[in-house]
Amino acid sequence: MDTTLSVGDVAKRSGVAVSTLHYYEEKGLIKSLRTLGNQRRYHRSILRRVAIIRIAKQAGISLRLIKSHLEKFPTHEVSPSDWQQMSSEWRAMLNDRILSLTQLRDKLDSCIGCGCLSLRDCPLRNPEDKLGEQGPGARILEEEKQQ
Amino acid sequence: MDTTLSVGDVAKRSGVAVSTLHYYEEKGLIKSLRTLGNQRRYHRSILRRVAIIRIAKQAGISLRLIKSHLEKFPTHEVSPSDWQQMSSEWRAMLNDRILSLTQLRDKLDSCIGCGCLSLRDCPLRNPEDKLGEQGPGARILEEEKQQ
DNA sequence: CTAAAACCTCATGTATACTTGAGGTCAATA
DNA sequence: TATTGACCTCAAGTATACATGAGGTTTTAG
Repeated sequence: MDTTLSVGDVAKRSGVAVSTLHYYEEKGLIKSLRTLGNQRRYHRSILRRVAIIRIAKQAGISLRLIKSHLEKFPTHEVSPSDWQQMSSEWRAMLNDRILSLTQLRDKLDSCIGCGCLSLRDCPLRNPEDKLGEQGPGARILEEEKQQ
Repeated sequence: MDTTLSVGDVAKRSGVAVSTLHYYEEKGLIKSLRTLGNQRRYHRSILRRVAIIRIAKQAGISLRLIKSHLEKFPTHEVSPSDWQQMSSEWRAMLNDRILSLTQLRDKLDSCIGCGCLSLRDCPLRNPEDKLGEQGPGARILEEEKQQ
């Protein structure tokens, strides 16, 4: 009886598919040892690592970004203090996402019924104001009215 | 001088690429009339429609869902009251997204340093409790400790 | 009227995050 | 030991949301 886990074990215990574990390994998010017969074997810490990946995904963080965060802990084993650091970084990202969605919702509230949706004037449009400098032709509703 | 708009016009005025307009048309989100020479011509109301699509996308709503919302207004022209109805529906969706992100963030807060991440016990894991019934083997940290 | 700019369709490419299947090997059990 | 289930690699498929390019046509400006 081994203390290591096979892919199947990890799949069952973590709730992700075997193919997903293969994929994560291919993308460099997890690593495995191999038996002489070339089968994957994992340390039990893989479960925590996979759990972290899933939580981050749920929060809308891309695998690329998750990978870069996990790479700060090259030991592959993420300690509680590492987890603390990561979760505080992700909390900041979550706050950003929450803030932008909240702002969008509030703009939606303030724009209800106004129907302007002007590239130049409407707070819902063109958040970067990139096109605001393009001169004339930005007012949508007014032009619709002109006809 | 025509009151209709070509794809190029719409692209410039709405800030999306011509290829995107083609794509939206292919997916049934927008429609066009054609000249005798088969070129697309749009009513000016297309600008509002495209604006709505972009705003919804920005809010994280998929094209499929946007399409289904827009299909309730088969006239292709979305009136301010239609817009009002849609924006209230989307506000509800935004509220849902905001709520789930906020809950995730709060769980993150409450879990900081605990490091449990147990499939069975941790509030961050397995939100559906799908695997919670799988019997033993759900406690990650405890098993890690056991070694 | 002619030439350039804009347009057309259709196929293919890009990125993300996986899943599925083929063809073959390894390992645990009866 | 034999067989079955689990595992391996590699290729291709799926879905979303577009961008790019080829090869050809239409529109517009001078």
